[in-house]
Amino acid sequence: MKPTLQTVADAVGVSRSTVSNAFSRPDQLSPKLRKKILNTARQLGYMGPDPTARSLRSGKVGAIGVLLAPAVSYAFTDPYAVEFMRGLTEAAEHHETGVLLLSLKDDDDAARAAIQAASVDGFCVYCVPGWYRAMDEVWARGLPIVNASFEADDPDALFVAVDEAAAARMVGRHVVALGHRRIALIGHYVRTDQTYGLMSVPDLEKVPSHVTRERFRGYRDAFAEAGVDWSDVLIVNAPESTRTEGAVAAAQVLDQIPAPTAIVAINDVFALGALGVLAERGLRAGHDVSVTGFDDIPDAAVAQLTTVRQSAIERGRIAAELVINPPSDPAERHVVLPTELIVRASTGPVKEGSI
Amino acid sequence: MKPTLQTVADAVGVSRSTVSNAFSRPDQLSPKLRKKILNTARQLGYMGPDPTARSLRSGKVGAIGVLLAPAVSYAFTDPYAVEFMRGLTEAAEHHETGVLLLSLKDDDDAARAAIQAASVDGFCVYCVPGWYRAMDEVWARGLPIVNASFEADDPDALFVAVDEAAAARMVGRHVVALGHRRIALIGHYVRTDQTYGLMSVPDLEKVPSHVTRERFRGYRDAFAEAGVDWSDVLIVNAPESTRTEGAVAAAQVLDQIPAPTAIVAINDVFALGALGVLAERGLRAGHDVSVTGFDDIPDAAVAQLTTVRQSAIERGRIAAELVINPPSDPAERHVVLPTELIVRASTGPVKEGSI
DNA sequence: GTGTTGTACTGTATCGATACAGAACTGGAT
DNA sequence: ATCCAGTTCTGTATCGATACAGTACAACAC
Repeated sequence: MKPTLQTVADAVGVSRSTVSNAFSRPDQLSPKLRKKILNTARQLGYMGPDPTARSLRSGKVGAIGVLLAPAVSYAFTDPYAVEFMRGLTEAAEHHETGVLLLSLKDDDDAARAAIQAASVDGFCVYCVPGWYRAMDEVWARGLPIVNASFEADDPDALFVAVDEAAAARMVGRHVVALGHRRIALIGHYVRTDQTYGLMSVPDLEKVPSHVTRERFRGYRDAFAEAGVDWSDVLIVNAPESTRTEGAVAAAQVLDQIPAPTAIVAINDVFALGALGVLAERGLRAGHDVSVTGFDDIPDAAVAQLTTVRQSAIERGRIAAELVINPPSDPAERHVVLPTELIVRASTGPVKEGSI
Repeated sequence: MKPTLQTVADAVGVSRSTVSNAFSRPDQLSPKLRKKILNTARQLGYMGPDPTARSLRSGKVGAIGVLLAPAVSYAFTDPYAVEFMRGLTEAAEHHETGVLLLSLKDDDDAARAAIQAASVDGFCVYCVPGWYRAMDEVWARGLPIVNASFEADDPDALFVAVDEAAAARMVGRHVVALGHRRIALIGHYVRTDQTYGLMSVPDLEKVPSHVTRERFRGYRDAFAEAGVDWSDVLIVNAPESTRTEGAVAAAQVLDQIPAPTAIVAINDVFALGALGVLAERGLRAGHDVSVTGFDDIPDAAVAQLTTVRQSAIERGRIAAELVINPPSDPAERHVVLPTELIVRASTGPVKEGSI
């Protein structure tokens, strides 16, 4: 039989409450008695209050859940996600809070059950597309939710993000300023209907992913300023955020006639895939074809990729802070982080008669 | 006021137990009544049993804790750890079990408190040195523990590992078979006293890290077979598992006179750092100096590094299986995974008069 | 002697569910 | 009519702790 508070209380000859105080509220009893209780507890093999029972009574769990749309392993694979998780876990540690990894996977019943069963004080929604139905379950829990991946549709949600459109506009302006007019975009979650490859995107409002939508908006506006019509931009939708898929998408646009002189990828991973294709084909990035990314993951510097820097660590850190200690002031509940255009060798002036 | 089982029970006019069964044991009541209960619950905004209360009563939490000795962010940084976490989380998902990240950080009171407060059904000890005092707290919880990082001192522990010594012996034999006699070892956690740099390790038993100890033992035995005395082997202790520290360590041994013709690193990360130094100094790996690693992380193939392949994903997967469903048969409680020597271009025959 | 203040501890109600034993039906065989 | 087995539902005890109001008693002021 496992010892409980009562066991210890009986052994010492005090009440259960006093033993509880000895462990959790040292200022509520004399040091002498406290010491005696703690000693007896140790002798009996009682190792402190049961976390589950404590949680039930106190209403606090001491953990936050991180929701990931793809398999949980995504958090350990995608470089930007890894950075984000680092910031988040470091901040959580600081608040003596655990981090529970939760996958929404197929958005099925199992996912919903997992959300309902998760013992957490709040949720951090990281890379979950807004249309996931399991999100209803998340809201239903009535816990604080911090949104670090898509638009705060609900004003109650905590929110940490960057101004995606403004950042993308910087990239777009940089590209057209270099003289590029035949431009290809590699996107992600451009359509809900799971179709991939080349497509036209006449109506941005229908793009399901907030991030893709806003970045596309930024690119479009910048292109428009230079007189490049949105309908003349090549758009390709890639299914998964991997270099391989980025490479496939880049190959597709490069095979078009006329081929684009600039490839604007919606993230660094795709851009790195594109750089790989250029190398294979003997094309020089920044000379023959310019390539841009987004995120500035560590490998971007190595590959000399022009991109947008946004601190994933900082974003993760703030996400954790917000959900662990939700500010009541509405102004503090929405945090927008700065971004910076990092120009490297992967972009350069358009070459006359290139390709 | 948040609705509870009782609220729903009163509304429908059945007992609390029946509502509980409607959610958790559908076979215990008629489909008709179940549907009625579920509908009423939805109307009242009751979203299913409270996870905390359910855990208290049933004694199951539906989550396992992963203990990491350095900051939690280690799990997201070290490539081998990332692979391990992938395997573990995938298996956990499969069992509808959450994964709680826990850091032992400074091995202080906060760490102990975190362990006592963690709502989990079991622990997976990943990269925790055996001497950490917080491990006492872990044992005290009386939960299943799977050991994926150091020797199972306690026969009660579940255990998944590789035969480190045998694997290291393969590497050692490969190196001496190529004719190398002046050999340097880059280790990690070689000593508890936080001293780094060149050192002698006369007594392997005193090496605190199980992994380092066993791998060193394997190298030593292989060297001995070829007549290379252990005391003639250069040994350097690196403080952190990063390429940079590997590079620093490699530079130190290369500055010795006579310089070693082979650098045997205790993991791939250090080996990759060593390869970096060689490149900087204009030395060719596998020609001027041979380099070996351990783990076969993805980048090892890229760098053409000779190393030992052990499946981190498989190890993580099995660790999760063991702790979620601990087998009673002692034979099944200890799993030893196979390893394989992968010979690539970073090793080659010793050059006469090299360096 | 009476009242005030403060510290140290106790007792009961409660958090929200599940386990388990038993009661009340149902339908068919005897 | 009686019995039996099977199904469906109920009632109570319990999981292990914390919240909060309340009691006991010492110290001090007037």
